[in-house]
Amino acid sequence: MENQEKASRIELAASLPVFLCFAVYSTNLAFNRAYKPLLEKLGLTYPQYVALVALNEENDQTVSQLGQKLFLESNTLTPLLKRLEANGYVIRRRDSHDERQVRVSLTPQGRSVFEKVFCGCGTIVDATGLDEQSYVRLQRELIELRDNLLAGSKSSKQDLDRE
Amino acid sequence: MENQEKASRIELAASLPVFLCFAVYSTNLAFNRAYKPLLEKLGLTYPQYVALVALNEENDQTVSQLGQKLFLESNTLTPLLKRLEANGYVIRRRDSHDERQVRVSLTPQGRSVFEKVFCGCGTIVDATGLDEQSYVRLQRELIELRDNLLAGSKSSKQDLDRE
DNA sequence: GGCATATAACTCGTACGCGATTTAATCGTA
DNA sequence: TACGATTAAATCGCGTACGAGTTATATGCC
Repeated sequence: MENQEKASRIELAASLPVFLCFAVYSTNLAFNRAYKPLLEKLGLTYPQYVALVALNEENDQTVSQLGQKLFLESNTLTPLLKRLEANGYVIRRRDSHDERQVRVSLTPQGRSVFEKVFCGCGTIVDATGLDEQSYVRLQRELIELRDNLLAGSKSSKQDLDRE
Repeated sequence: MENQEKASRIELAASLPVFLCFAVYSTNLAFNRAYKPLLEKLGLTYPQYVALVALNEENDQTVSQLGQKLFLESNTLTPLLKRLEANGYVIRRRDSHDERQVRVSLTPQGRSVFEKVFCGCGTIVDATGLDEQSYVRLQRELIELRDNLLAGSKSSKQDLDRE
């Protein structure tokens, strides 16, 4: 009775379909494949598109700000943003008040390509087979799960840093 | 009334937290980070661990069989399996009846490392913050979503092949 | 048997993700 | 002001994903 807290609250069989993490992993692969036909016509990858979404929401963000929203760091974002710049979708320039920071802005072509993909999203949303209620609920549950996981890894990371 | 079917059933604002695909994408990043401390001690990556899970469930599978379970193809799996072999966790050998196929088996070390990670999973399962019921439900919903998405991309791919 | 077709795995090039390190700018404090 | 500490971005190396193409084996049909 007293060691109830010690063991994991959920018993798992050692089989793939039973892992929640594998369900998330494979659903992510599936979403990438669903988006691919829509994106590759425009020379975009899925993470690049996500960056455009974040920039459309708020323009002229620093790399760190973008990173916080996308859960990525500069080692991933810098090359990605350079590719978007090479394709004419964003502009990167040093902040004049703090030259350490780089500010990223959408170009008109960037905004237009974002809108094009956004309008084509309906097909994919429909392919989920979810009604609006399930869609929103699933999304909310995932965000909560993600934030729980990130809170867990962050605290264990701080433990390591402290050593 | 009549064109109700034409438009997507779900209206989205153009904001990141609203995309289900981004919820899945970022939750996948979070799961990877949660598993990392457990896996890197053993020199494993998350996809490598998933391959070990599949092999523990059924040993001596071909690359294609593994690929079907993991939703990956040989261009991804071959290098991954070679790394597992280099670390002594699996053995790869040509099928004597059909030399085109490569059969992959767990070594004793592979089985032992799988068990080690599996036993350490409890912490991560707990970090999800989900009770057993929500865990299982979320997982089932994701699998259904994944399979809907894959069915959608597969049919549109066949359309392309037919052209 | 011989040859076109199909199939399984592999190889290659590109783009993430990320740990580790580097470079450059700013801040804090004496 | 000077100088160590901090911070932001960039760079590097490795391991996935995956489209496209290659190689080797098996199959089907004459």
